[in-house]
Amino acid sequence: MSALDRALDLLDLFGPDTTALSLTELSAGSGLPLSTCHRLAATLVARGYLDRGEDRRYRVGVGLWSVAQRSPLSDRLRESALPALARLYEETGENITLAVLDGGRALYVERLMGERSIPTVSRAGARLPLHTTGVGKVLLAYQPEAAIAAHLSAPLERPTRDALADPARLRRDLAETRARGYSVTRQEMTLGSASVAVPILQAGRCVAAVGVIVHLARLDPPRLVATLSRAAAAIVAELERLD
Amino acid sequence: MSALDRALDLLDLFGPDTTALSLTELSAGSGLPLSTCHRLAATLVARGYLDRGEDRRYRVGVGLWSVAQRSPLSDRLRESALPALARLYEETGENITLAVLDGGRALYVERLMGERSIPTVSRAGARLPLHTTGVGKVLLAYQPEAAIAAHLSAPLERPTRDALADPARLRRDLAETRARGYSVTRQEMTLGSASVAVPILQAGRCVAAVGVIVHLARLDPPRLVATLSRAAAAIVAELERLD
DNA sequence: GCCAGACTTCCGCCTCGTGGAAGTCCTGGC
DNA sequence: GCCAGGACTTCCACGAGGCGGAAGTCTGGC
Repeated sequence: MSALDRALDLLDLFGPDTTALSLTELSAGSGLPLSTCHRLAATLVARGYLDRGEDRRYRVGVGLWSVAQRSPLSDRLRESALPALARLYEETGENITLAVLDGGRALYVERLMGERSIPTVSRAGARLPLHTTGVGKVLLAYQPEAAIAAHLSAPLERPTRDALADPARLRRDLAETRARGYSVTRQEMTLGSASVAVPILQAGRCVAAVGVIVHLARLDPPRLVATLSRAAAAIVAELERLD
Repeated sequence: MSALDRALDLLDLFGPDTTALSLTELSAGSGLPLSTCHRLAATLVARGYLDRGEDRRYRVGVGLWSVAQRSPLSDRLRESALPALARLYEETGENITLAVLDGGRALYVERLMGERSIPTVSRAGARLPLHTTGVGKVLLAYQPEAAIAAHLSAPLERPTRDALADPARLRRDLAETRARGYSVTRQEMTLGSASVAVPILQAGRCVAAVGVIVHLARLDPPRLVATLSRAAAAIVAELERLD
C-alpha cells in the first residue's frame, strides 16, 4: 500500500453527503491511523488539494478543483454543452441533466435546477443506475449488444416499484428508445419524477445524454423531445468544432 | 521530496493548454525521471485520477473530476449560481463569468459563452489579474483596505495599453466601483472587450463576483447592471438557502 | 527492414513513510 | 471559571516502499 494510494483514499472519502470531514472522520473512513491521516492531509492542504477551514474540517481544495477543469469531462464536454443546457433550462424551466457512461453507471456531468423544479438526486458528480434514469437508459440503449447483454446479466436494482428490473422488459424499453430516438422514465428512479432524454451522438457513438426531469404530471414527451433534440444538435455542433 | 508531492507535481502540470500529456512531457515538465513518472502515473491511472487514452497521452481522469464536484467552489457556489447564470446568459446573449478571489487573482468558477460572444480568456479554472478584469476589480474593491494596499504595492501587469497599472488611478476606479456597486472595464484585459461586474455579498463580505463580457461597441452599463444585480440577488438567495 | 524516439520493466540500494505513544489543544457541561 | 474527555499534533526508530539507471520492448516514419 503506497503513500500515494493512501492519500487518494483520503480524497475519495469526499462524497455528496461528506463534503466537510474532520481528521477523525478521515481516519475512521480510511482505516488509517490518525497520525498517518494527519501527515498526508497536511501535504494535501499545503498543495491546495484539500483546504482546512476555521472549523478544522477538511474540504476539497481549489487546487484540485482547478486541475479538474482540465479534464475532458469539464474542458470539453461540459463547457461545450453549457450554453445549450442554459437555453434548454430557460425554455423548459425544468431540471436539466447531462450525463456520460462511466463504470456501468450514469455519471452526471451537469445539472441545472430551478425553483419550480422538483428535487432530484442527479447532481454533478452523482452516479446513478443506467436502467432507472432517462439519460442512463439512453446511454445503455446505444451501447453495443455485448455491453447491453453484460449489463443485463447482473441483478438490476429496483429503487422504486416502477423501475424496470426485469431484463426482458428493459430490453424492450431500450429497443423503443433506439427506435424513436429518445427515452422516457416514469417514477423509475424517484417517486413523482419522470424524464425524457436524448443521445449526443458523434461518429455513431453515444458520447453523452441530455435529459429533462419533470414532475410526472407535467410529462409531455413530444414537446420535450423537440427542445431536447435542438439542444443535442447544438452540443454536437460545438463538440465537432473542437475536433 | 515525498512521493505524494511528486504525484501532485504531475497533476499540476495539466493546464489550459496542456490537457493531454505524454509520459515524456510529464517527465520534462516535472523534472522527474521517466520511470518515476511512469510509476506514479500508473497509480494515478489505476485510481481514476488520470486517464490514458489510445494515443497514450494522459488526461485528467473522471475520478479526480468527481472528487472536485465535492469542493465548496463546485458543490456550493457554482451549483447555486448556475440557474441564475443561465438566465443571465439568455437575457444578455453575452459571455457570462463567475469568479472568486484566490491567491491574489480572479479565479474563474464558471463561464457561459455563446456564438455571438467574443473569445475570452476567462474559462473555468483560469486565473487572471484582479485589476484588469471586471470581476477582478469587484473582488479587489470589496477587500479590506490593508489587502488592497498590499495588492497595489506590487507591480501591476499591463496586458493592454488601457489597463490601469497606476496604483492611484486604480484606487479611484475601485472607489467608484464601491460607490456605484459595480465595476466597468474597457479593453483592460483584451483588446475589443469590455465588461461590467457586480459583487455577490454575504454578511458584508464579497464572496464572488458575476460579470458580463461584451464587445466594446455593445457596452451599456445601466442595462447590464440591472440584469446582473437581479442575478447576483438570486445567487445570494440560493447561497443563503444552503446556510 | 532499419532506426530513433518513446516508452516499459527490473531490482539493489536507500530514502522516506509509518504509527504508537506522549503531549497539547479545544469544547462543552457543570 | 474548571475540568474531563475528545480531537488532535508531534516525535522518531524501524522497516516498507520508492527511486532511477539501465536494459529491453514497442511504435512510427523513412
